Amino acid sequence: MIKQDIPDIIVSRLPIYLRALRHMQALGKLTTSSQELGATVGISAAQIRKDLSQFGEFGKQGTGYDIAFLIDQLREILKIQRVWNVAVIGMGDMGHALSRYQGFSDRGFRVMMVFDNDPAKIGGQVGNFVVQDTKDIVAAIQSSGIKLAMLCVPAGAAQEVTNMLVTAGVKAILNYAPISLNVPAGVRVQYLDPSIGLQRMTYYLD
Amino acid sequence: MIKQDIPDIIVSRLPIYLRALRHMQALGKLTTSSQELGATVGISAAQIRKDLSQFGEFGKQGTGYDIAFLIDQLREILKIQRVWNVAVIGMGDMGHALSRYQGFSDRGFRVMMVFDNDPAKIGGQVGNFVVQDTKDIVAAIQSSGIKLAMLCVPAGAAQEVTNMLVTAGVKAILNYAPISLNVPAGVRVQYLDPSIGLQRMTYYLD
DNA sequence: TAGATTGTTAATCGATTAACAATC
DNA sequence: TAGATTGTTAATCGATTAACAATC
Repeated sequence: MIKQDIPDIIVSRLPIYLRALRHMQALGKLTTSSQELGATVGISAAQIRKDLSQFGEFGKQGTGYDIAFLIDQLREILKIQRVWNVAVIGMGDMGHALSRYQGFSDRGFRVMMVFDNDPAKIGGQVGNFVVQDTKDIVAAIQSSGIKLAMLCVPAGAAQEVTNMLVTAGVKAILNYAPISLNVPAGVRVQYLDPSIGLQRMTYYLD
Repeated sequence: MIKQDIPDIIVSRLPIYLRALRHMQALGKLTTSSQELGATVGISAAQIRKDLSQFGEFGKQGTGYDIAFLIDQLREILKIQRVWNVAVIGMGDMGHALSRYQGFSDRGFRVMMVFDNDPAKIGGQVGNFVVQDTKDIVAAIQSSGIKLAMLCVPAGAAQEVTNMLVTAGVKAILNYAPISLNVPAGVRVQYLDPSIGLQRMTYYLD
C-alpha cells in the first residue's frame, strides 16, 4: 500500500499545533477543540480539523480533542518521539547560541557535535562540546549517522559546507546563512535568515 | 487611487529574490533572467515574472533584468532603502547573537537598543549596547520611534513582553520564542523557532 | 435529551503553470 | 535578422472555507 502524499504545507503546520497543545497542557488543560486551538495559533478551526483528518480521527464529537493523546499522535506523525542527533556547523555567535540552546531537549533534538574551521576555535569548548575541524565533517558525521545539521557559517562558505554535509548523509539542514542552498532531491532545507524575516514585514510598514 | 493589494505570499518571496540578486552582483554579473534567478532560488521562472509584474515592468525582452536596477527596485518596494532601527529583547545566547549580528547593516536594519530583566545583566554591555531594563521598554521604544523588535525571551515571558512592545508602538516582531503570539491587527509577526524548523523536516526522514 | 463538536463533502477561493504575442 | 526573454492571459492545480450529517 502506497503511503498517501500529504501536502508539505499541512506538515509544516503540525509543529505549530503541537507547540500550542503542549502549552495548553502545561497550563493544566485536558481537552481542547479545533475552535480553541485555532484561536490560539491564528488558524481557522476548519483547517485544523482538515489537517488532522489527513492522519486519522483524533477527536470526539461534542468534546473535542484529548490534549495528551493528540500530543502523542503528533509526535509520532512528526517522528519526534525518538531523539534526533544534530550537528552545528560554524561557531560564530549564532552557532554558539544554538549549541547551548536549552529548547531542543524536550522537542526531539540533541546537539551531538559542533564544527568550525578557525584554528583558534578548534579543540576549544562550546557548551558541552569540543569544537571539531570543519574539514573532518564528512568522516565524523558519516560515522555518527547524524541526519540533521544547523548551518551557521558565513554565506561564502555555506554551499561548500552544504556539499560536505550532503556527502556525509545529512538529509535536513536548518540554514541560518544568508544564501539559497543547492541540494539534491531528498535533502530538505529550512531557512531562518533573520534579515529575510525582517524584510518580509517592512513592506507593510509606513 | 487605492493601492492594489498584493498577496502576502508574493511579498514574502521578494527578499529571497533580492538576496540572490545581490549574490549575483557580488560575483560581478550585470544581468540575469527569470530562468537563471529561478534556478538559483528554486522557484519557477514563470512565478518570478508573475511576482515582479505585480510591481512594475523591470525587465527587457530578449535580455532579461539589469541586476543593479532590479535590486534598487526591490529595495524600494520592500522599503529597505532607509535603515530601520530594531530593538532586541532578551539577552540570552540568542539575543546576544542577534545584538552582535553583522548581517543586518547592509540589508536595511540596525540594532538600536537591547533589553533584559536580569539585574545581573542590566547596565552591562552587549556588543555596542548597554543593556536596559525590560520594564522600561514602553518608554524607551516609544520615544525612539522604533517599529521593529526581535523577541528572544523565554516562552513564559513572551506574550507579556509582546503586549509591552505593542503598547510602545512596535508594528513588526521577529519572534524567536517558542510560542504563538497574540497581536492586534496591524502588527506583524515572523516566527523563527528553531525547533519548529527541525520538526518540519523530520516527517520526511526515515 | 440538548448542546457541542467532529470528520468530510462540496463550493469557493487563490496560487501556479503553460503558452505566446510582443519586442529587445 | 534570428534568438531570447519578457509581461500577461487563460488553464490548471491546489488550498481554504462553509456547511452539515453523525455522534459524543
